Amino acid sequence: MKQSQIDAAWRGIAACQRCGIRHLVLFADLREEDFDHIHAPIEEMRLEAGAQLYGLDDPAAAIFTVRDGLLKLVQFQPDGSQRIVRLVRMGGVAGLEALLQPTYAHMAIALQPLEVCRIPVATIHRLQANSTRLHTRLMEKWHEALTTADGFLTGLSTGSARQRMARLLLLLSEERPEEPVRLFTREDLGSILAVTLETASRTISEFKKAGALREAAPNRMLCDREKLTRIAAA
Amino acid sequence: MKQSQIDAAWRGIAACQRCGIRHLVLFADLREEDFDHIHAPIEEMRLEAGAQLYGLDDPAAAIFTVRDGLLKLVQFQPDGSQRIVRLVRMGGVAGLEALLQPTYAHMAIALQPLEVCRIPVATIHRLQANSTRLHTRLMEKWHEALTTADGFLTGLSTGSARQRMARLLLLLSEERPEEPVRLFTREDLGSILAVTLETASRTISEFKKAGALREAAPNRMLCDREKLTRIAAA
DNA sequence: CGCAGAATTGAGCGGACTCAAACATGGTGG
DNA sequence: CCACCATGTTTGAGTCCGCTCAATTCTGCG
Repeated sequence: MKQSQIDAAWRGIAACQRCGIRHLVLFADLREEDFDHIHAPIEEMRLEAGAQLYGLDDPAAAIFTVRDGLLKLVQFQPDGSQRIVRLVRMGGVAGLEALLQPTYAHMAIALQPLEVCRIPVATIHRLQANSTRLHTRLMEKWHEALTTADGFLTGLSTGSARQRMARLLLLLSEERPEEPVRLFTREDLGSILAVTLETASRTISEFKKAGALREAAPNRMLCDREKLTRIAAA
Repeated sequence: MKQSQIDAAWRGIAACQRCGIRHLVLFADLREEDFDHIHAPIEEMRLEAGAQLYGLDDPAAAIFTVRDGLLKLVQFQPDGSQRIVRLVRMGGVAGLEALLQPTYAHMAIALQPLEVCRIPVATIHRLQANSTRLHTRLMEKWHEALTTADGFLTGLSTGSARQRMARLLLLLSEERPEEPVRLFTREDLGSILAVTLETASRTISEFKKAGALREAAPNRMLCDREKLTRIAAA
């Protein structure tokens, strides 16, 4: 059992060094020698849409870098309803608070089929002692998270429901504007924009009629970023 | 001129070691030897209410720790209107992005008479090389900022205007519940809650009539946290 | 096929926005 | 000293957007 863990660790290290998106994530500028400090296993995990990565107040022993897919971070309101406070995409990191506190601050659930790397906190701590570069990377990730949060506040929580939805669609389509965006349930859309699921549904319908969206496949929307931009600004 | 700067530096260092709120801020667990690495001057600044600490896209050469007062961080929407994305209080830090990028990401304006310490980025970088403890502190500050941002999203951007205002007042009064809260302009209140200034004004009036607020002095409100909590939940 | 969950659409209501006017406050200059 | 203006606050009236409740329709799946 112990042996298999060590195997996993080594597989993890090897994977990191050959990782296709390494430039995006935490270990971007680690040196060869730094990798020697990785003892705990780094696992690659796959989750289906709807699966939970971790729960609110779960013991936090690892952070997660997203390799592919989309992850939502959810908080609960006093009345029990929930609000999506962040979306994490390829290159993003979830659960950074694990480095500072014993439990997670959100519930993390896959919105689309998800691939993540699970990095134990102990690994980060060990590397941190030796690598200021990792330190900088970590700060960058904190900064990214904060910028995203600010964007949610200014872009997705103000203005009319139509404006907010348009901005969200622009956000979701900005990476690959030509490809259709796979959107999630109307409830999740509403929970991001702080509107009801009915309003989310109506707004999507309206966009389709106006030609700002075209349904390439069920729930896969081609975005007319021109029109969406106009709506977002209006 | 150069001499006076060096003087300022030393005054800064001395002040840090004797600082009354040092346990709250970045240099909490620096060792004596670490202070030797502080060469650039650390200034203590005082701003009146309404004064600007820094502007959006200003060159960012320093971060600021708040000693007293209240600071707002503002972002602008496409249409020119502005949204307050964070409030920084005693012990909080503003402008952390200076460590990672050349310009500030917000406009920072004092909401109340403000005292801050201005810490040059170079100082942080110099200390960082030698102190993992500072590193940890920095992460804590990033984390604080992010937690605040999440709180704004879940608490202050959802629900009815009445609920949001109640939650904001609870937030502002939580440190010293017995003392009156000095609140700011209705426009700023609205810009925090994403409502119009008229709605903010009406809500405050309603709270006064309902006995949830009592005006001790002009614009100094005593909060009935019981009643506010009930309103926030309802 | 039939069912559960999601999405859509409708009707009606209410809260927040808009536009507007009256009022308070503090600073300026004659 | 007071008239005057700028700025912020309060309050009103009317409109509209988004919420609520509800009825269908759609979709995948056992």
